Amino acid sequence: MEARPFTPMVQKLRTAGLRPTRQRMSLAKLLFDAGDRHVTAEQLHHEATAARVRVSLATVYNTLHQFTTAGLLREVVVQPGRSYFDTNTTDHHHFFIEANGHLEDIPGDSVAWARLPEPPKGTRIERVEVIVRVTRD
Amino acid sequence: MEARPFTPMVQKLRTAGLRPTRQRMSLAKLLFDAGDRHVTAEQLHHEATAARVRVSLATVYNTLHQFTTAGLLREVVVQPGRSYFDTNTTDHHHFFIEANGHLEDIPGDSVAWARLPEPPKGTRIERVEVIVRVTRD
DNA sequence: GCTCTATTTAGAGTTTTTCTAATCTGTTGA
DNA sequence: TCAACAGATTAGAAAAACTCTAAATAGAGC
Ligand SMILES: [Mn+2]
Ligand SMILES: [Mn+2]
Ligand SMILES: [Zn+2]
Ligand SMILES: [Zn+2]
Repeated sequence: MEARPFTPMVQKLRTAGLRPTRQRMSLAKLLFDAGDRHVTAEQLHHEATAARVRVSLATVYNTLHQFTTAGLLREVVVQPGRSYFDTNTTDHHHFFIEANGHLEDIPGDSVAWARLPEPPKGTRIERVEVIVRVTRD
Repeated sequence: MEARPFTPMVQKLRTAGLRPTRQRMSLAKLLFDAGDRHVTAEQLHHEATAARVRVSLATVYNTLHQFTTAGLLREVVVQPGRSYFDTNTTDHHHFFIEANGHLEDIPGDSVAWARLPEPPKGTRIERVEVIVRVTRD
């Protein structure tokens, strides 16, 4: 049985110019092996600790930002003083349940515009983000 | 010439159950006498200082939150670790120019949906927020 | 004016995130 | 195989934004 030295995640990291270290591989596993997720740095750090992965909070922050820059994650800001990192990097939007701070994906094609304004002079649209704030009734 | 003891702003504050103190009146003047604005607490505190209005940063935060609760302001979150307070409380959206952290209003009727998803079971839509992120080209 | 309560404030505290600089580790290639 | 080097990790300090506490101050009603 031959060894398989290049798993897909190792490839992804190398492509992004990031060494596949123990810490980055463990965090990638936690992030990407469980479907679409929205996590904060602290949450991920707790998960790592619970999974007996020793990694510092500084490394969790570094890794989340490096993954975001590499396009493996997307940062979502909906609450003052708290960043979520989204493993779904496709074009999509969010429900935000203010009561418990949960984000839920809205597929990109579930939203369609009948009218959108022109961007200000000298600028171009980077991304249109829709946040649907909902409350429990 | 008769005195005019009840200016509209005094009325607004009283209606909100807030005493029209020197600090609140001064901040209200800075906020509402200059058209639609998007300010952070620190910005407003600097403006007050520049205008020789002595007010603590704690009071600026208290006042911004009280005004928001009273419906005189709206809080806008587009950047990690920083809240904007918006003097435009009508139904509208925002351009966000990431380069310099500026917000620009999009009138509510400049955006129209052809399709919007149903909210998750057991919730109802509170508000739909559109943030159009733009870059200088 | 007196009294009562709301408000303000300085300064300490909290929370989230970033920085620093020392140590460690993955990679390369001799 | 291993030395050398650059990249990565880390603990702990620091920064940034915001909140809290408790003492002082000031509107409001009488
Ligand atoms: Mn967090
Ligand atoms: Mn600020
Ligand atoms: Zn998402
Ligand atoms: Zn606005």
